[in-house]
Amino acid sequence: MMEPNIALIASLIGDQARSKMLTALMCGKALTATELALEADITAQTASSHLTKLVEGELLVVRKQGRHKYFQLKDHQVAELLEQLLTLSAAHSSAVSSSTANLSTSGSALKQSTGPADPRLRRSRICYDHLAGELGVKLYNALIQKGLMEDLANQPQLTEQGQHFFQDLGVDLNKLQTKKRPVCKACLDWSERRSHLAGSLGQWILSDLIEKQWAKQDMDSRAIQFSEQGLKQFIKRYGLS
Amino acid sequence: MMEPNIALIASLIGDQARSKMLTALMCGKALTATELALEADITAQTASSHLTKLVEGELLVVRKQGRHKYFQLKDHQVAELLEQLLTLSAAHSSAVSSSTANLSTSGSALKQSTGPADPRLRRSRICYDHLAGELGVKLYNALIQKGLMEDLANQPQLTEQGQHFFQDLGVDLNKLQTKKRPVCKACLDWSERRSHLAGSLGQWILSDLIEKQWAKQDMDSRAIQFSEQGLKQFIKRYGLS
DNA sequence: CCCATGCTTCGATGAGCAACGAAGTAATCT
DNA sequence: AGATTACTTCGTTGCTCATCGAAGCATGGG
Repeated sequence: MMEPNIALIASLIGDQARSKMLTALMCGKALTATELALEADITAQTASSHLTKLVEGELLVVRKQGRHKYFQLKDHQVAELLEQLLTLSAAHSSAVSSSTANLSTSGSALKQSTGPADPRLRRSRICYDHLAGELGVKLYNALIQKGLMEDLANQPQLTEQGQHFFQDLGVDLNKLQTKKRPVCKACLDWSERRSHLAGSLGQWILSDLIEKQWAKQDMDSRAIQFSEQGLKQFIKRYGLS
Repeated sequence: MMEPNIALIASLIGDQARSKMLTALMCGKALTATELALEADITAQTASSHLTKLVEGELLVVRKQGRHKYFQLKDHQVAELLEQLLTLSAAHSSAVSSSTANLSTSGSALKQSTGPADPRLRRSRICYDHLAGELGVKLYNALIQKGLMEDLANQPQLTEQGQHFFQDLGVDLNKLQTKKRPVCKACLDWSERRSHLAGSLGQWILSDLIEKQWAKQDMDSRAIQFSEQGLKQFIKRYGLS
């Protein structure tokens, strides 16, 4: 066993079309080949070849269902890798923008980097299986504020109080703990540059939101749409400011 | 702000030559352009162009010193990204090996994937700033075995006993905690497929090893060479089996 | 059973880019 | 100062690979 070949996997991600597909799949849903082709702005043939490569590279798994082929990220590890890349890329592109904004006279560069985010995505979006964006960050802070969670150098942990809080909400913490992933995990938000809550608890909170119909997943983006009522309930429950 | 462009950074890593340089830099040291050219098996001209790209992409930082140019990974975030890639790649290449080993008649494929690792690297190597390989994994397990650390779903934490243990060794835990990174962190070992200890405590343990001259860093690889005496002391101190 | 839909295979095209030789700049040594 | 070492710039070459049109192969609906 030599040093593993990073370049192979990295080059799989390092293509515009493929990276668009992968980020689209960060919504956690399984998407069909044509949906992904649309997302990446390429024809079906091209998409097909890309997708086989991604499956061979074990970044995606595929399930056939009738005449449809559903693709999704292989596992958490892949999702986490993509998250890290998103964060690094966000940091970089904004750094570039600030240094080139003065020089560049073309409007396009400005629009891309310094323009406001797609407001819906920035507000609240899905990050593989948990809530990200402004609301995700606020949730994280509120949990700490209320003494339900402690952040020890980006390794969040539920306090005793927090454990009771979630148990009272009907969460089976033991069940969450048996999974291989941590219950609480800090995930760096690329738009906010601050932590939001990942981990199995982060997943539970999101799925609970959806189940209660306080919010629903946007059909064709990673945005999460809160209903007016749902947002109020959410804010009240977790004590967001 | 659009979705950040993952492809840009990923394609930087997704080149054989550049990825070799980056993994070489996982030793934590700053290396010169020529050293990196050697590592990647390319001429100085080619290396130069690659290195400027990596610096522009903010994966590396550079320091000029006389006629030398020292490159190193920009920060922990980059190192962690590479670690994740290493792990994924290792998992993948071994998966491929097991599926192709039967079919492939060429010896080279076998040698690459199922052959034993470079024994020195496999035994103990540096992973940016902490100890990895067999010994790294054994250290991790020993700490848990002795009740000095708990592993809650891959989020390790020092126990009360562990805090005393390290304080008695002269570690200033408060100082370690003030840094932005966690004190204890599980880092998946690509050769062993099990956790070894990263985080600021992992860093301390390694630097302590070097300082005490129980081991020294290999000059031209990521291997860590223990002296016979040093290994004994190390095993005794942390109670490895 | 035919047609629409979803996906794949094949072949051709073209662009991007890694690589190197050669020549240039800059710092260091003797 | 001249020689050596370290790195960069330039221009050329050649290969890889993304892309798409066209045609092929499944699946499902009417």
